[in-house]
Amino acid sequence: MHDRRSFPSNPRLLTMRLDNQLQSIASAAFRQVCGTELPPEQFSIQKTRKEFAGARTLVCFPLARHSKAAPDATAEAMGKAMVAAEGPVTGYNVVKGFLNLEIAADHWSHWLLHESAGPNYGAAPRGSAPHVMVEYSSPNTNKPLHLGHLRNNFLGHSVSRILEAKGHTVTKVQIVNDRGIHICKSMVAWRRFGNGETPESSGMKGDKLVGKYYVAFDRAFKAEVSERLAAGLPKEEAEQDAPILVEARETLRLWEQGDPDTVGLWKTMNGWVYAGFDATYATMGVEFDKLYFESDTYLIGKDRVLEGLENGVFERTEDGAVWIDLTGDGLDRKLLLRSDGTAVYMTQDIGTALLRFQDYPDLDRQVYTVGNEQEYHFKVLFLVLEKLGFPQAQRCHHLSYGMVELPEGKMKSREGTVVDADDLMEAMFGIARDIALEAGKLEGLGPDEQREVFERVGLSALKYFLLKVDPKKNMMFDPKASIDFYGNTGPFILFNYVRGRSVLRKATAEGIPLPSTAIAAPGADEMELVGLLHDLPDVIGEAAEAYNPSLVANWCYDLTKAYSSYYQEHPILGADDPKTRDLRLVLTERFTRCLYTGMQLLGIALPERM
RNA sequence: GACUCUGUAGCUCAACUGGAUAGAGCACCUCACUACGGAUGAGGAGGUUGAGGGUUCGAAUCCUUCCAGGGUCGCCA
Repeated sequence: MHDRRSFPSNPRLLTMRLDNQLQSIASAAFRQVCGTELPPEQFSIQKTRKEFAGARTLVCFPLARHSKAAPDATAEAMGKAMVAAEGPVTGYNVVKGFLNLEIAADHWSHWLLHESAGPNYGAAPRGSAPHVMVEYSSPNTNKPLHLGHLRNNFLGHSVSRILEAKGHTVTKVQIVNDRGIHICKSMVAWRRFGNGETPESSGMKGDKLVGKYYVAFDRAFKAEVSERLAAGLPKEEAEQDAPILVEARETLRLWEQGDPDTVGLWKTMNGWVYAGFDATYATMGVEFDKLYFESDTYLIGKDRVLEGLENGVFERTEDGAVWIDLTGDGLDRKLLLRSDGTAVYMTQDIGTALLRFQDYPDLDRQVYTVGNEQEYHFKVLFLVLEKLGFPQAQRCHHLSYGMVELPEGKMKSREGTVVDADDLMEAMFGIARDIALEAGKLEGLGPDEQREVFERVGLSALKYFLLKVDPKKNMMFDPKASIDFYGNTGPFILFNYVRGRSVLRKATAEGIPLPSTAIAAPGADEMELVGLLHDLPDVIGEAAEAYNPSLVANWCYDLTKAYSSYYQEHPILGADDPKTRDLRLVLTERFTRCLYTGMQLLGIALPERM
């Protein structure tokens, strides 16, 4: 379903981009007009707004200071000089200090034919940028994945692909929270109430089964507490000494001692969970290169903290706890080891990070896809890593994202309003199926092919909905809107892709080859589409820089809207003359290809039919 | 309380990082087309960008003071 090897090297990227060319020309023109030397970066080039003639605009206000003339006069002189220079500028007009530049039509047709071609347009050569590790998902092993995990996984997975397109080698990982009292709770409940139930015997997914016993523990615990309260025990005692909780703590103690029975059950139940998660990840279309387990890393973290203690990075208080004082960096004191010597969350994360740098010595940085409620934690973590002597720590990044809210209120697991990931995806597939069957779209396809279409369409709706919003913002997940397949949605984009592909197939069937020379020059009607196609490399660059897939998502939508509108107004194969037809055919081909690239960066697979 | 993020059309989101008249979709109203795939396209209406002040040629964007909301401030993870 997903092609991981999509971005081999592309030497053509070395070609100078239009905006850079224009900056150079502007710099030379400015020297000529004013006798002042300004570096090309100082010239601000932007796309010209639709209501004005021209394709690119030079903002001349900042130049007025150096030219000692009014912005309009400066713009006028610059326009004249830039047209006179060798290059793509053929005309200009000045509006209130904005110099609108007209670009030669053959520049665009050349660009269309030769620079935008091929499956790798927009991507940097593989391995041309440093090795990055991206962590995402990182679930607890006692609860099935929910809506929040979907945003997390889609984000992390998409950012990985964007970084790959930017030339980075990317290693995708997750840290599995497989250790601690919460796991023991599920184990205790299963021993008490399970009667040997397994995923096979019950027909339940493993993660759901274990989750069921986690809930069962909680119910039994509450029952015991109210019984004990009724018997007259004080609240604290009723809770802390409830037999089932005592048993869970004892189980944790046995686990840490390596008791074979306890460890055996722990392995078995975790195995069920992993099998369940794997099924969910497969449905989601995400994958990982390597898994890290907290049960493997917390001891490493402990060792390194003790080492740091010897080196004076950390300090020990009288009760034996280990702290770091970050008040000098504007943060607080932070605990690293409890007074009884056991590890805390931070200790584990230090161990995990160091193990990763050890596993991959060429690692330039790590990206952590984790909710924004942990911003402080990661600020501290990166600072601690830096103080432990890891220069990469300065480049590590917390890809922080906001909560997914439901219309009825906040989505929090303890309030019981979680939306299960498997259920939600299955519901999306069902809706996609209903719509397609009602429209009679999939006649002639076998059941397996149909199922694949439903999955791609349904998943595109979900992924696109979650990825089009700026990650740092809290977002509203409206189930009703997400199942609406009109407007700014994944299915709308898919539909136009399929339509474009259909035109290309028809061209092939009619024996019309994809043109490689002599097409009509794009005119005003084509320029919006051409401009958007031209933007792709910049969009990828910005998205990589900001770790922000929403930039790619919105670009995909803009591109699709432009094509959809163009398609409506202009017959492709039925064009009046062959050169115009060829131009439209090339545009259609570039549209489908660039859209494929963009959607692939979002982790969204495109169908050929729908 | 301290720190931090957010606030844009009735709703959900944009705005090339300081640029021109703040743009899309949904919902609402009007219209077009035998339609290369109608899961369509075009248009209308809808805004004091939470409020005030400041910086400058120019502010949704930067500074500042308020207001509202989220998050964090555990020897939880």
